[in-house]
Amino acid sequence: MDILATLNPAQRQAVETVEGPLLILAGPGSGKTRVIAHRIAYLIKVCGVSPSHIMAVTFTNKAARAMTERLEQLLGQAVEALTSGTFHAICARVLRREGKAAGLDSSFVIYDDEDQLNVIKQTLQELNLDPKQYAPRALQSAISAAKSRLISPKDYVRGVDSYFEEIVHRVYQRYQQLLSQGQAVDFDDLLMKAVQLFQDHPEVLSKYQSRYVHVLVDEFQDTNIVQYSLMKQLAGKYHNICVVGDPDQSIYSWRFADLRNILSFEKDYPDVKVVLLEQNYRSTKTILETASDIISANTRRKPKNLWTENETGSKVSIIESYNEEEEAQFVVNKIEGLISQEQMSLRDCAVMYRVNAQSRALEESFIRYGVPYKLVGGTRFYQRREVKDVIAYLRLIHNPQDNVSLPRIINIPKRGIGQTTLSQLQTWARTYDIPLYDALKQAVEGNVLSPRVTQTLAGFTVLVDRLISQSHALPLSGLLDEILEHTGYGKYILEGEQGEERWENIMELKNVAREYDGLNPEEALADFLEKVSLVADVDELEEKADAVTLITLHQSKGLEFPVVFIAGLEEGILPHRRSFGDPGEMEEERRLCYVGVTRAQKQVYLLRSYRRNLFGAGSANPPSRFLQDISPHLISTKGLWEEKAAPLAEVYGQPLTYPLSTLELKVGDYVRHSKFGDGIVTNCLAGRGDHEITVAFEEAGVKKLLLSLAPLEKIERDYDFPP
DNA sequence: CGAAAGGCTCTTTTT
DNA sequence: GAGCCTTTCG
Repeated sequence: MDILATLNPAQRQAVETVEGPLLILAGPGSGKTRVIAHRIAYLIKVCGVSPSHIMAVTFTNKAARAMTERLEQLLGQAVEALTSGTFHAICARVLRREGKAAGLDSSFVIYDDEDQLNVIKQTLQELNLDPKQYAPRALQSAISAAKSRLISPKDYVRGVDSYFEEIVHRVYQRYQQLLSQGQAVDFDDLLMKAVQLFQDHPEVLSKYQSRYVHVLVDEFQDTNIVQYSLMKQLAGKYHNICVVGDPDQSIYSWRFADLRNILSFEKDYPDVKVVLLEQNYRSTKTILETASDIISANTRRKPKNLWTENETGSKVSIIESYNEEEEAQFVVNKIEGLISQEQMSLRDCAVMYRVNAQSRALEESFIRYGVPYKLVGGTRFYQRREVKDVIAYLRLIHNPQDNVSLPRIINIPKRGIGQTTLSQLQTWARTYDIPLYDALKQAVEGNVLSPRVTQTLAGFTVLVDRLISQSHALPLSGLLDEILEHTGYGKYILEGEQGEERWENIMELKNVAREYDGLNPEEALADFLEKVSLVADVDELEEKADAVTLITLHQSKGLEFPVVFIAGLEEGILPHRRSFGDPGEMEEERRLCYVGVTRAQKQVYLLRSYRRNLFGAGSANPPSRFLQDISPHLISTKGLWEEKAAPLAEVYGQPLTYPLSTLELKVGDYVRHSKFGDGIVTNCLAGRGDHEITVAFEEAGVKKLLLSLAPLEKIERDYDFPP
């Protein structure tokens, strides 16, 4: 098969330019993945480059897999020697192999978000700082920001410019000590330590530089400064560096992705060639135009000229609903219609939203109507309490110095080791600057605690030590069984709330573990722990199952669906209210919307709800400003904008009305509520089919009520409230 | 030590 | 609403 035959001229240029730095600016649906796969195939087949000399970095493991599959299809054979994966996965591999040079044991564990937060809380405690005053989250973010810019605790102190930064410095310093003492790294460390390793050990770097003759980086717009440095280091010898990205799809600046990397790239490699991929193969003309309308309102961007030979297609629907339930109901009804009337299948449809909390109403509706769906994200599998507990046991066995895993499970199930004892042990550990587990053992041996506590602790160490020795002999799934049985954890879960569901999750984890049973036990455990640390939700997304996909806009990047629903196009949701004060963030919200729309091949439904309950509190949000930027000729539904909403029957295709109370109320009227007593109406908010009224009750205070639901009657009073 | 209750805050996105 | 934390009581 001719690798170049099916490519358009721009794509072909991107594939054939194999020497020197190359920047590919690829619009959505422009065949980016295809170009990458073809480029690698071209390198291997036409240029005779060995796959082992190529590194391809992707944003998710799933993208890496997709790319490899495509490549193998093209070549008609497996390509095992190719290095591919996320920056994090690749760095983890490098550090396992070379970490010794940087003082990192090869059995290091990788801490996730929650683990990090635990370490920070512990640090605050040690430093006598009040977590209310210094939010652990904020500190975590500050530390991550520093690491993303390659700033070590030592470097950080030089830039300290405020009291908060002073605190950050102190926390950062101790945090890092605790991590290295426990032979642990966090996500940012994976990248930063790799860069430092290469910096400090030129001989190691040179080995990798010689190996990787060609380096490719996908989703370049979402790389941060560390990743950029790493990429530059690796490509330092041959300069055959190809980066692919789309500034308009940059949606991870909150994770310190830095769009300036694109500018730096052009500056650092003056001989760079730039290829624009502007022909879209994914979407209809209407969808592409809609997307362009939305993104064009961003001022800090380079205009692009996206075009497509695809058909015009149907118009984009803007659907207004009364509340999120109605919104969800519309989605489900519509999908049922698409399936019965337009030969769509469930897997063709995706519902996207800004925040995970929005999935709830949607899920309820899907369940009620019995429509299969798959939820990406939410409470993620590897974040579930029971899964993390079991992993914590495994981590502790693998690395008893793990200062986060030990406190996590030391008293789960309950074995009489409470907060008091734990604190004592932690103080001990800090005093002698030793890992917690060592402190525990010393405390037992030295007999410094009460006999009862000592005995309990001794029992625990025997348990752990036995598991450790078993871990050298048993296959991984067998080790897992041992843990469940001998720690009592299995029983504890089964007898607890939602026991069966939680047990199922553990069995699911065991299924994953079983895949490692063939390896030697040490390696199996290490590989398994690494795998569970570095999986993303999208990685697990099953394409085969016929079900509707529920997914956040962020996670939808890189995917495509014939039909896309975007829920919650309201001020405060999309754009999110946190972006209101910052034009830069607002532009990112817009890009997020753009990413969502450009996922669609055939049809787009933009949903907007008049009322929305999110996080317990209800609110009435105006329609999203992004809707305003879409040219009227692209939209099918008219009039929504001018408050005279389309009647429900029209939206649903079937009559559906809200019970409109016959009670006529206006501001100043007195009412009696069966529970709250008497009060006065202070505000009326008219909705479609219902009214939200605000009542100041004499006793119960100010309440917001829905007229249709509230047990209210109008009363006559000729006097004012008592003073 | 542990269970239960109450209060509090925080609600974005995730490798 | 939920999850986290603190307080209280047995």
